[in-house]
Amino acid sequence: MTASVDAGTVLAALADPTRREVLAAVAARPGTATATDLAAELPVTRQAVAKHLGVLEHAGLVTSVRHGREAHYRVIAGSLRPASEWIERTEAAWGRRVDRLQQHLSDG
Amino acid sequence: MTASVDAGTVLAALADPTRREVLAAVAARPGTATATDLAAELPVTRQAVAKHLGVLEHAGLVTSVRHGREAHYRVIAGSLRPASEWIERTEAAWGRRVDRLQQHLSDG
DNA sequence: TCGACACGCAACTGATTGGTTGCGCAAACC
DNA sequence: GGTTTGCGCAACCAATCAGTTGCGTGTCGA
Repeated sequence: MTASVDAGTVLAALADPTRREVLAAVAARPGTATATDLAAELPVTRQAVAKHLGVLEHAGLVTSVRHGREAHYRVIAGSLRPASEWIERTEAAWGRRVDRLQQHLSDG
Repeated sequence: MTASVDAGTVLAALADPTRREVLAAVAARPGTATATDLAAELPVTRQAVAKHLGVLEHAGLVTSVRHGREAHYRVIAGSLRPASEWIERTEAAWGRRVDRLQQHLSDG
């Protein structure tokens, strides 16, 4: 389970400001949150929130549980890992490159 | 100098796959790279690469030095910090939320 | 000096996307 | 049982964006 999602998908999901707000709003709620709840405290409609929640769920950042006629969303702990791992790997690669560059400069 | 850029801008810059490829290609080059260089090893035109480089530069991830008629691009070490910091802060907030949720559940 | 090369700017196109409104359906409530 | 409420789906709109082509300009080398 928690089949870790592609880093690109996570990064793309985090790219939109409103979507980050939705994500933060879900996380800020004690317990769970519905799209209607979140739309009440955000400057967009319920459908817009629902779309963002769909993207976030597809990126593995939130999960939903249908409870009667309500869909309750909750943040998935550790789901940002793919993104942070990508950043770590990238920075590590840059580090190696800088090493080579330093050596290159001190050589020449 | 290196006025640390908004995390949103960095995340948005990292959202596009091709742009990440361009970034990786710049980092992979020993020394510096020009848009023409990068276009030779990527499946897009020079102008597309140039646009991506513009976005990356605006996000503070690369810097360019005009050298005669050539524009040499180079990765800026540590420039991914805003993004990784945002992720850290967000995960920390989730942690606090999970704590509250655990307490809430054990209380109720 | 003249041709070749590298770049930047501008215009245009097609696809994606964030957002809205409207509707239909199922669940909850009286 | 009928009304309300919450959700999902679909259509649609405007804006953004990735990508292209074309062109003008400046710089390098012969």
